Amino acid sequence: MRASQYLISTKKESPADAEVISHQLMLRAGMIRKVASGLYSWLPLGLRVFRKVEAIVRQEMDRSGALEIMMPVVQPADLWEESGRWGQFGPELLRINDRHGREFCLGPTHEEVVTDIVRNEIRSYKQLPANFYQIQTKFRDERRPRFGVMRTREFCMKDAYSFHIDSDSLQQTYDLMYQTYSTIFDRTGLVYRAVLADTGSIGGSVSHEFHVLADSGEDAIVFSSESDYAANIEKADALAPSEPTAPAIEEMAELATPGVHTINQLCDFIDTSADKTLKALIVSAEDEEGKTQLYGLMIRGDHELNEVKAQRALGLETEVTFATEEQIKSTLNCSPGSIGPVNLNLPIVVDNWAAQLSDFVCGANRDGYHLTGVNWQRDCGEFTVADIRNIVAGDPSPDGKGVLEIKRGIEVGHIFQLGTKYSEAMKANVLDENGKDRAMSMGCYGIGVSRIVAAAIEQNHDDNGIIWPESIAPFQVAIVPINMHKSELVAETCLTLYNKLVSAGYEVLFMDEPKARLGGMLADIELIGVPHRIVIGERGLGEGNVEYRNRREPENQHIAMDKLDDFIAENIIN
RNA sequence: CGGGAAUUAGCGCAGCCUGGUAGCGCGCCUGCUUUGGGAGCAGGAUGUCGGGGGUUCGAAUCCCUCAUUCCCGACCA
Repeated sequence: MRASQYLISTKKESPADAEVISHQLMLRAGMIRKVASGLYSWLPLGLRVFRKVEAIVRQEMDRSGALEIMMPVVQPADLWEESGRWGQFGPELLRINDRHGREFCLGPTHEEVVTDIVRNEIRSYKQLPANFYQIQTKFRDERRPRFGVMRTREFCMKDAYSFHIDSDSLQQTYDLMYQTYSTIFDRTGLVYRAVLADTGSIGGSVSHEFHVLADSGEDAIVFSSESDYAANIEKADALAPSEPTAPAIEEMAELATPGVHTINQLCDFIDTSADKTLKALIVSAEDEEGKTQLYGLMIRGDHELNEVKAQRALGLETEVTFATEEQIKSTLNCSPGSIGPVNLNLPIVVDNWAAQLSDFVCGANRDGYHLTGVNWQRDCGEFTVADIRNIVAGDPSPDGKGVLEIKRGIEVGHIFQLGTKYSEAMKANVLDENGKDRAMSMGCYGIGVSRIVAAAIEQNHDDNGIIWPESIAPFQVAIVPINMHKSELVAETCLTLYNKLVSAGYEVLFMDEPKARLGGMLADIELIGVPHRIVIGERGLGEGNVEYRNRREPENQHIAMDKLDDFIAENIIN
C-alpha cells in the first residue's frame, strides 16, 4: 500500500476522553473514531488489524470442524419468550418494535436463534455432534461503555454453539474448543491464561474464561504458585481455615465509638488490626416469592465480599445488591457502619474465616457503638457458615498445592457447557438410538474479536506507540525513503523494493509522499506499530546499504543491498 | 442506575471568578526556503462558545433547564 493512496490519520495528542492506553493509541494511530458512547467506526488501518484477528479465528474454527453460519442481528421476541429470557434479561437487551408494532430485540447473543435452527434441521442423533459458529455484530446496551473498544455497546463476537446427544459428547467438543481457543490465542501472539469461571447469566455448569494478562484488565484472576490451578476470582474457592476457633476469653462489652463508620477508623480508634474485626454487609435480593428481603453477610474486616458466592450461599436465583442506606436505616434503625451479628434480626451467613474469629470487634446495631469480646456460639443467634469472600493473595490454593497470587486479566474468550437449559425450554429434541426423543446437550463458545485488538495493544506498546505481534499487524514492513523527491536513486530503489515485496506476498506500507519529513514518517510508523521498517537514503546507498529496524529493537542495522533479499526472507515472517 | 466532572475551531486548551468586538498551541490551505527523528518565514481559512429559556442596554461569562460525554461503584466477548 502506498501511503499517498491511503488514510493515515495519526494524531500527536490523544483526545481528552481516552483513559486507557489502548484507547488512546487506537485513536492516535487512526484506527477507530467514536460515533457515540460505546459505538465506534473502524478506519482502514484499524480494520486491517480487525480482519487479521478475524481470519485467525475463522481458520481455527473451520479447522476444528465447526460450520460457519450467519444469523440476524434483529431477533423476534417470541424466540426469547420461549427460552424465558425475554423477561429475565434487563435493560441490556435493546428492544425495538417494527412498523407493525411487533417486538424484536438486537441480539446480544444467539442461543435462541441457533437452537431454533437446529431443532428444525436436525432430527437424529446420527447428525450429532454439530457445531455452528458465526462472526458477527452483537449489541448489548451496557450501563457504562468504557475503555474504547474494550467495552462497547456494539461489538464483534465469534459465537459458536454445539449440540450433542449426551454430556460425554459435549465434553469432547468442549475439550476441542478449549484446544482451538488455545491455538487461536497462541497465534495472536498474546500472553493469556485459561481460567475456571462462573457461568453467570448464560447458565450452565462447566466454564472457562480466556484472559489476556494486562494490568488494566477489568477482571482479577488467581493462580497457584505450584500447580496449574487458575480461576476467575469470582469462582476461586477460599479454603476454610485449618485452625479451630480459639475459646472465648473476654466478656462481651459495648464500647462508645463516636464517628467511627469504617473498618479503618475502627482499627485506629481501638488500636487493633482489621483481621481481628468483623465487617457486616447488608444485601438485598428477591426471595423465592419475589419479595425483596435483606440478608446479613459477615466477613472478616480485612476481606472483601464475593457477590457470586454470596448469592449461591443464600440459595438465591436473582443477583444480590448492596442494600441502600435508606433500606438499612428503616429496617435496622442504625446506619451501615454500625451493624453487627448480635441480635441482628435477619438471615445471616458468616464467612468461614469470620466464623473462626473469637473475642472479635463488631458493630452494635446502634449508631456510635461497637461491641468488643464477641464470640459466635456464646453471643450470636442462628447463622450459617459458608465461603463468601474473595481470595486474597497468599491464600492456599484450593487444590492444596501452593498459594494463590492475583493478576489482572482482560476476558477475550469464554466457553460454557450449557447442558439442556435451552434445548428443554425450546423443545430442541432429536431421536436417540432407541427412537426416543431426547433434549440435546449444548455448549457455547465466545471470542471478543474487537476486544482482542484492544487487548493486544494493552499488552504490546511503548512510549512511541503500538508494537503489533507479527500475526495481527496492519502491515508487516514499512519502506521509508529519505528525500525521495530529490534523489532518483532513492526513488528507484524504494519502488523496486516495494514492487518486489508486494509480489512476494508481503503487506508493505510505502511512505511515498514526496515531501514528507523523515521525523514525521518514522513517528507515524512507530505509532502505528509496523513490526519491520526499512529506511532508504542516498547516504546509505552510497555505501551500498539500507537501514533496517525491528519495532521491538532500539537500534538500526545496516544491511548491504546485495544481502537484502536474504535478510528479509530470514527475518520477516510471511 | 447512583455519585463526581466536563462541553469554546478538526485535536489539545485559555478566557468565565470581576458581563463590554472570540483567543493560544497543534493540525489544515497558499507561497518561498528547508529536508538523516514531528522544520523556518510570510500569508490564509475554520466558531451558532452543546441546545433552550431567563436576568441585563449588553451574556462564552450570572441564573434555570435539557442534552451529550467522561470518570468512580453493581454486568459481560
